[in-house]
Parts: sequence; C-alpha cells; structure tokens
Amino acid sequence: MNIKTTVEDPALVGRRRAQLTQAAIACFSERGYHPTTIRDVAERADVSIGLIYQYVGDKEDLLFMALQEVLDIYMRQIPMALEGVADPLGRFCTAVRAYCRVNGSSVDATVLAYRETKSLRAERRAAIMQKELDTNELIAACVRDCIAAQLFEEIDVDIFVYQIVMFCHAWALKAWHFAKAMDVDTYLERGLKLMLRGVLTGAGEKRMRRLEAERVVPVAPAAPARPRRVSRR
Amino acid sequence: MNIKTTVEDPALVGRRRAQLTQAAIACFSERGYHPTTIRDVAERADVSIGLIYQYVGDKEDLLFMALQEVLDIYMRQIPMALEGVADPLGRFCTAVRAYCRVNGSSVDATVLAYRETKSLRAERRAAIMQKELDTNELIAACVRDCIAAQLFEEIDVDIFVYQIVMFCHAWALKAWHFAKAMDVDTYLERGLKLMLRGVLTGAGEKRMRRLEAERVVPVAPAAPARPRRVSRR
Amino acid sequence: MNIKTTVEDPALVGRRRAQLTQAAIACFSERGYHPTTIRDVAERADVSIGLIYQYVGDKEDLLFMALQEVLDIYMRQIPMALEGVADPLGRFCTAVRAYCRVNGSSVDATVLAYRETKSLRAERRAAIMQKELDTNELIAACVRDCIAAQLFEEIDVDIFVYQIVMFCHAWALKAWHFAKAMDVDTYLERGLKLMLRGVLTGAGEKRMRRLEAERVVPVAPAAPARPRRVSRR
Amino acid sequence: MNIKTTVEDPALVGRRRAQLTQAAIACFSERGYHPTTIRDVAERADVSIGLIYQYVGDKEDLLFMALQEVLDIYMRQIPMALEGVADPLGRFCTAVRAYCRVNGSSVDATVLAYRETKSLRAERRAAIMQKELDTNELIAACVRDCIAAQLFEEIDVDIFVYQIVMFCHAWALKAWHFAKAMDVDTYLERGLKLMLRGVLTGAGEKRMRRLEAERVVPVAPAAPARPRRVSRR
DNA sequence: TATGAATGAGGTTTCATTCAT
DNA sequence: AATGAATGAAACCTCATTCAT
Repeated sequence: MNIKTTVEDPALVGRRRAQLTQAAIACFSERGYHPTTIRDVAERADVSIGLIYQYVGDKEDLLFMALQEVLDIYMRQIPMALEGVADPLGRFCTAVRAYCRVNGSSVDATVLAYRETKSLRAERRAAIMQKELDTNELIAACVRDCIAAQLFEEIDVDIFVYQIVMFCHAWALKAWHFAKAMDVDTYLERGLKLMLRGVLTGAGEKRMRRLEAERVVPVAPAAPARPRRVSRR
Repeated sequence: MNIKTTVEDPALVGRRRAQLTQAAIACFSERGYHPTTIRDVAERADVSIGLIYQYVGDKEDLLFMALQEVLDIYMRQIPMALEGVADPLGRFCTAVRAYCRVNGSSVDATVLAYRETKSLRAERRAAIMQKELDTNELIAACVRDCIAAQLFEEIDVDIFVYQIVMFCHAWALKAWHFAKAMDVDTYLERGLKLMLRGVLTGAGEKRMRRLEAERVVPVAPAAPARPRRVSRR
Repeated sequence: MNIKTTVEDPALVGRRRAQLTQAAIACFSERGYHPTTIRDVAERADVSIGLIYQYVGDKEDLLFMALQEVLDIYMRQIPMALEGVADPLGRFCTAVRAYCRVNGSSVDATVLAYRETKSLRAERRAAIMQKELDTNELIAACVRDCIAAQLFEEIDVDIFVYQIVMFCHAWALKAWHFAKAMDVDTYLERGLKLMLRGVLTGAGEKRMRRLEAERVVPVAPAAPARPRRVSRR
Repeated sequence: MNIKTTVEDPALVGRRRAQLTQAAIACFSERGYHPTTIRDVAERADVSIGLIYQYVGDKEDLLFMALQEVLDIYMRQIPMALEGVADPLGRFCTAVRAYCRVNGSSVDATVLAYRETKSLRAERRAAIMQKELDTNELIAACVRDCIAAQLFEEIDVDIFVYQIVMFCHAWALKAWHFAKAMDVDTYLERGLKLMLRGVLTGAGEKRMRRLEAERVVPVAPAAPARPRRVSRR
C-alpha cells in the first residue's frame, strides 16, 4: 500500500510527491483520471515523465496521493477552525461552515473524489473511505456534544451527520445548479437554518439566536480568514 | 446530439439500442466508462462489435444512452407511484419514497451517473443535468403543494428539494457505509422523519400522524409495487 | 502455455501464426530477441502491429513459436531423409547428414536457439529442451541399431549422440570459422569419418566401405535434393 | 575499441574494472545482457550508477569486458595446468581436462559467451572470436605434438580440436541434460575415451594405458587443484 | 443487417546516460 | 573520485473504429 520510490532522501521525496500531488489533483479534476496522461501531469508539475516514476510506482499511485490529499484538507481545516471555539452549538456551526467552505474552495477536488475513488483498487479505496469516516467523526463529535448539552434533540447522529456532509458536498456536486443562484455562504446559511430547525431543542433555539447576534460583527473579518486554497495549480 | 445509425427500421433501432443500453449500464457500472471496452459491451449484449457501430456513432453515445436511461427511470417511477395519491403530504412522502427506492434498487446506476456525467461532452452533459432538474421538479411540485396547503412552513424549496435528493443519492453513494447497518426502508423512514421535522407546520404534523396510522396496513402491498430494475445485466 | 488469440477461425490462426513465426525467426536471428521490436516483426511479416496481438499474447509468444518451429524442422527432415533407407549404418549416416544439413541451411536459426532459449520462461524453456531430446532420439535409435547389428562398438550412446549433435551445431555456431575454409558437406564428411573411426567395429568398417562405394554416384544428385528452407524471410 | 574512462590512476582503473567485470558476468549470466540494467550491475558491484560511467563508456563495454574475462580464464588455466607435464599425450589430456573443468566451474559464463557474443558490435565480436581461436591453439599444439610423436593418426587437426572444444562446451550448454546424470569428471573421462579411440595409433594406445596407470594416485590431488572461479557473485 | 479481422495512434512504463553536487 | 536525481527516447501493448464479406 505504500508507494514505491527509487529516491533515497526522504525530504526530497516529500517535496516532490507534494508537487506531483498538486499537479495530479489539477489534471485529474480537469479531465478525469483515465483521460489524463502521465505526460499531462509531468507538464503540469513541470518535471520530466521519467521523474514521476522515481517517486511513484504507477499512475494509480498518483490518484491515491491526490485523493488522500483532498480528504486530508478537511482533517486539517476543521480542527483549525474549531480552535478557540467553546460553545457546543458554536462548534457545530463552525465545523459545518469549515467543511462547506473547503468544498466551496475546491469544488473540483470534491468532484474528483466522487468520480474516481472507484478507480482505486479495493485496498486503497477502503483507506479513502476510512478517511471520510474519520472526517465525519469530527462533525459527529460536535453533534453529540450538542445533544449532551440538550441543545439538540435526541436524533440519529449518523444519518444527521451524513445529511450535513451530503449537503456540503452538494455545493460542489451541484455547483452547476447552485453557483449561478448564490454563493457558498448564502447556500450554507440557508441550508444550516433548514437543517437546524429539525434538530434544535427550545434551549438550542435560544442559544442559536444569541450566537447569531454575536456573529453580526465577526462575520466580515471571518470571511477573508477562510483559506481559499486546495485545487490550485 | 442525436445518435447516428445506419439501420433504417426504427423499431429495430429502438430494440437494439435498448439492448445496448442495458449492456452499457451494466458494464460501465461495474468497471467505469473508460476501462470498459466496446468488446465488453458487445459481449454483454451478446452482439458483435461491428453491430454496435451500426446503432451508435461512437463509445460516448453508449454512455449518453446509458445515463439518459438511468435518469429516465425516475421520470417513469415517480409519476407511477403518485397515481391515485391525493393528499399533498401523502404525495410528497410517496414521491420521496419512490425516488429513494429507485436508488436502492439500482445503486450502481446512480453511482455511474455521478462518476461519468463529466465524461460526456458539454452539450450532452447539459442534457443530462436538465433531466435531473426535471426529475427534481416532480418533487418540488409536491413540496409547493404542501406549502400551499400550509402543511409545510415557507421554506426554501430549491434547497430543500436538493437536500432530499442528496439524501436519496446518499444511500447509493454511501452504500458501503449504510448498507451494512440498515436496509433502504429503514434509512428512508429515519431520514424522512428528520427532514420533515424541520419543515412541518403544526397542521402538517397532525396530518402526518394520520397518514402514519393509515400506512400501517398498506405498507406491505406498497412494497411489491416498487419496481426493482435498472442495473441488471 | 498455449498461445492466446482473439481470432476464431482456426485455419486463419494457423496461417497467420506461420507467417508471424517466419518473420520472427528472421528478425530474431538477425538482431536477437530483445533488440527486435514488435514493429520490426510486423514490418517483416507485412502486417500491422495490432494484428500481431490478435494471434499472440505477447512478444515472448513470438519467440516461443519461433524456437518451436526451428526445432520442428529437424523432426520433419530427419524422418523424411530416412525413408527407404534400410541398412543401419546407412540410416545412421543419413540421419547425421540430414541433421547437419538442416543446420547448414539455417545457420541463423540454430544460433537463435542457442542464444534465446533462455529468454523463455522456465516452463516453455523446458518444452524446447524436450523437443531437442526428442530429436536426439531419432539419431540415438540409429546408433542403437548399429550397436545391435555389431557395426558399432558398445559405446556410451548418450554421449556419442550429443557429440554428433554438437558437431552438427558447431557448423552453425562456428560458421565464422569453418565457412571460410570449406562447405557443409566437406565439413560433414570429415567429421563423420573422424567420429566413426572411434566407434566402428571391424564389421562396421567393412560395411562402411561398401556404402561409400555405393554412394559414389548418388552423392551428386543427393546434394540438390537437400531442402533449403527455414530462416528465409 | 579501447574503453573510455575519466579516471586517471591506472591502478584504480584496473581495480574498479575488475570489480565491475565480476558484477557484469554475474548479472549477465543470470538474466542475460539486455534484461540486465546498469542499476543491477551497480548494485551487484556495490557502487553507484554514476561510478560505472567513469570507468566504462557504455553498457556494451561491460559486456565486452565480461566476455574477455570469460575467455581469458582459459588462457590462464590451460598453461597453468600444463606446467611440468612433458609427455605429448599427457599434455593433450591435461589440456582437455583443464579446458573442460573451467567450463564445469563456470557453466553460466560459458553460456553467456554463447548467448551474448553477438550482442557486441562487429569489431569487438571479432576480438572475442580471435581469443577463442587463440585458446584453441593451445590444444591444437598438443594435438600436433601427439601426431608428430606418432601417438595420434594423421587426423584433421582443426576439426578434431573443435570437436574437443564443442565437447567441453557441451557440458555447459547442455548442463540441464548431463548434470543430472553425472559429474564433470565422469563426463570428461567418458568423452575423452570416445574421442581418443578414433585418433590414437597403436603406440598411442600403449602410451595411454601407461598414463592411465600412473594417474591412479594423482587423480585425487589433481581435483583440488582445479580453480573454481568465475561466475560467482 | 451482421460479423469480426485488421488497423495504428497513443498510452504507460523502463532504463541508458548525463551532470550538478 | 563518487553519487544518484533527472531526463526523454523508445518499447510494448491496448482498443476504438473501419470495412470487406
């Protein structure tokens, strides 16, 4: 499952792999895994074809690296966004917002994960799926905290979390539909409102209103803070 | 955009294309569009390679036909399920159930649509997307009826409909996760409950309870009505 | 171990394979197995590259077919030459002459067998070796008959046969040395004389002289009769 | 025809080349010249890839060095074995035994020479062939001495010498056949007996019997004297 | 209308060789 | 003198498409 390399310096391997991964994400997102040629990736990464095979065993390794990176972004962004947020409901909303914005800033990458995970051999596909579950767990924890704090009703956590995740992914998957009518943040707030309505307790609603009020100011500075990145070449 | 054929008898063209479409859906679902060869499809359809090119211009035509058929199933099944159902809330639930069950019985086909729509050239991709919107409209109409009947709050219809659609697709897209914990119907009822909670008015809730009570018996005969089909070889 | 084909008509398969085999023998003899490209073989056989892969699984199959054909020539020529020859000593000499002349007329093919048998995977290499042993057996039988008829001493048949075989192969393997000093027939008669001297009994020598006398005339017509074949393009 | 180097110290060049030659013989014997990569040789010699190109112009140089070394072994071993042997017939037998044992102890190397001499460009191939002729001359001299001493009949020296050489090579080339039935020494003595029978005069036979008698004891110490070397990694 | 043999462009991968360090 | 990362030409093989039968 580990990727073959003929290069000995681990730091160099890390650097080159990151470079190749970015190129792979860009190419595969653009045209899909199969239509993309190794030459495409080499050109995008501005290296020779031969170099690729010194850091990677075969083309599928590039896909695996690309998908891992795409999923890893969530695992990096969500905890980062949660730092310093204490209130359970606040944490929940923050996590969902972070999740959705990662999607918003890397639509292609999310679509890539949906399109090409199946192009991996079983063992690796399982690793990617596990990563998705790990990410979900970040949100699930927030949900459970809200339930424990009696801000949420006693709902089915697993289904609710996937409902949220699918809602976030939908922004990317149906960008062709939504992006012409609104921006991510509008989409996010409308959806959040809809989904929360079904789960908030009375106490939850009250807490929500207070959080909304507090958010009035920080909303502006918060926006630029969000880290537009990911599927950039 | 129309598909090329060298055969003159339209009935024959229809029959052969249906045959090829079924084979294409099966093959593409199994291995993906690009890895599938024309030979694979020919063997699955039990015809010669040459024959395919008498009913189809190129490989992409097969994909287009396959995806059209997958989306058409919804357009056939939902209206069929709605026949004879009058109550707005009943119609809504019926539509959602039909939608979700189509997914349940053709997981591979749904996944195929997600994976390979992008493999079509722009013009055809747009046609597929339009079909998806047309299908959504079937559900949106029910939602609007419920709002008009004051059974639903004044919610954002577009987002709510997509939330439902994504919920249904999630069963197929995340089958690797859900299918080991429950069956479609359990998934459906739990999700429906969760989503309805956020939108039902007081009147809506009352109506819902009545419908639930009535459904106790019909649940059994309802089952055989659902049309297991699609991604069969 | 059997060779893959996608073509259904067995007669066609036979014809095409024969054609490819001839081309392969010519190419591999000329430049060796590895330096020869599939394109070389395709051009020599005057077919497309793709066609080759409809009759053959991979490049090694071509080598296998080529080596089999080279060895098969002995199995065809020796029995043909022996037809109608009754005297044991006469049969022995005839067999050796046939063997040596096959070598003489397909020097490249013999060298090919020495160079490239090891390029086959174990299983197939074993099949080629077995074919060599089968051919040796044709000569060994003659030797045993001579011993039984008390024309040969009670010698070590296995070593003697291989001595003869190596002597014949030597004409091909050391053509760069011998061919500038004599022709096959001279080489053959001198070597035969030398080798026979060590094994003939008194009776054997007498019989030999008689056969020599009889051969005086037929020697000329015999020569044109030899069947130049094999490594022709 | 001389091999390129960028290194100035001739002693170092000699040492490194010997090291590379041993590695090359080992690798090429094992897998053949073309399938062996420079990396294989570098690893076997425990040096870097770059170093090889400081002592060698290209891959073919390695093959040339390897083949030269293989042939040189004969030129070293035969004279060494002949030292102190005076009797012409004794010298002949000693030379043949030395030749055959070199084969026996480096089967792979002999096979290598047969397989890959043709992979050299013409000029170098000629040099290798000349080396073979030089070696043959060592045996030819013994044969001529035997004839002069009237121990051998007036035979065709050239053909007889090649018959012996081929017999010795056969042990290596047909090791798959002989090695399972006997050891080199058995093979050697049986073959020698067969070949001598055809060439010994009456005086030669008598002399042979005397030598045989004398050899009874020395046979044991003779064995450890033979120089197992060559195709070792 | 149906077949399937034939084509050849193009993709992935290997590896001899170079050259900056 | 020694290293090994980088290069890119070239090889094998696949497969969409054509076309004679």
